[in-house]
Amino acid sequence: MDQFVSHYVLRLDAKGRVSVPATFRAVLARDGFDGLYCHPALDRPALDAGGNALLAEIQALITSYPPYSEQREQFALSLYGTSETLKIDGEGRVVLTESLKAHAGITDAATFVGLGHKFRIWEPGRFRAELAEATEKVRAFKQELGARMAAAKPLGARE
Amino acid sequence: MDQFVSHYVLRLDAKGRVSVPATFRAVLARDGFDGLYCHPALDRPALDAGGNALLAEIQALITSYPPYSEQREQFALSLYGTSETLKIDGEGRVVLTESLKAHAGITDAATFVGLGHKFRIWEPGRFRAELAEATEKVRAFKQELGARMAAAKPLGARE
DNA sequence: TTGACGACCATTATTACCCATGATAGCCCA
DNA sequence: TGGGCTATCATGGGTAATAATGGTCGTCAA
Repeated sequence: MDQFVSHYVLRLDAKGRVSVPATFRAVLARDGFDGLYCHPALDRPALDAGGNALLAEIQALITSYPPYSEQREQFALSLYGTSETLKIDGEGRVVLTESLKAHAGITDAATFVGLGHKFRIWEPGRFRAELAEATEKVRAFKQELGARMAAAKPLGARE
Repeated sequence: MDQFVSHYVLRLDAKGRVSVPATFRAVLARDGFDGLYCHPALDRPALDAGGNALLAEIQALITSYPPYSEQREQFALSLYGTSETLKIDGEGRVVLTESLKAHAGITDAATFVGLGHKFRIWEPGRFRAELAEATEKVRAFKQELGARMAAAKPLGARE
């Protein structure tokens, strides 16, 4: 598997260390990134994290704007400027910086959520709320989807 | 990592020395540049700094204008003319010149901000304001960002 | 001779590295 | 199929290394 999937709740110890889930570490190792690239999510109280795949995505976004353009400078500042490359110790743990923890509201536990090419780190309570909301939206969307499909292929039509 | 990321606030001592963040020094060492290339940012009260990658960018900008053209002369003057190559001492510190400090308004502390191929040095208070503003604008761009990302890498594609 | 600067040395707090333990899940063999 | 056995994982703590910072002492130049 070369994608981040599933979610895990892990505790921070007295020294502020959290284990990165072993399955995620395996994906990072395959990705070839030494450490953990991590930055505050743009529009939610969570952290985006990953390896080269995430870094490449960010780099692609920034270089899609012309050099010296105002937008490029702003993206570079708010993405690179707030990023951290965290070291992973021999036991697979990282220490989140104060500013990262503050952005996500993380204190003594963190939820790691796989999103394919990257994963997200949440304060567990906030994640539950976010998940409930997302589930609700998906449910509504599925009904709409069902209606669309029914309109396109009425009465069990076969292809 | 061969890019400058994250940001750090460091203090100047009584002799005007500031430590260059260790992670930045590591990038400079990999880049192969001995010392720190530094010049006032063109349109901001901050300093641009880096190694060979920054030097190459500047050279590319200048040579993109025809020789003897007005723009070329002006860019060459305002970039090369105001640049300094600062020595890094055994403990990884540099001494900013008076004119560099004056341009950025730096007195007793400096914020070092990674921007990928180079980094920027700010007076900490001004940096906070700049970051807040950039983050705000980037957030406002969220829709365009989503569209571009989807176009560049549909459905979480990996390279 | 004073002042600026460079080469060293010192201190402290943080960080990285190492080893230890408990729990769990997968595995093998009867 | 059930019962250990073992490998792996999350977690806890101690210690060495490193980073940031502060200071001292010559030396060269104005």
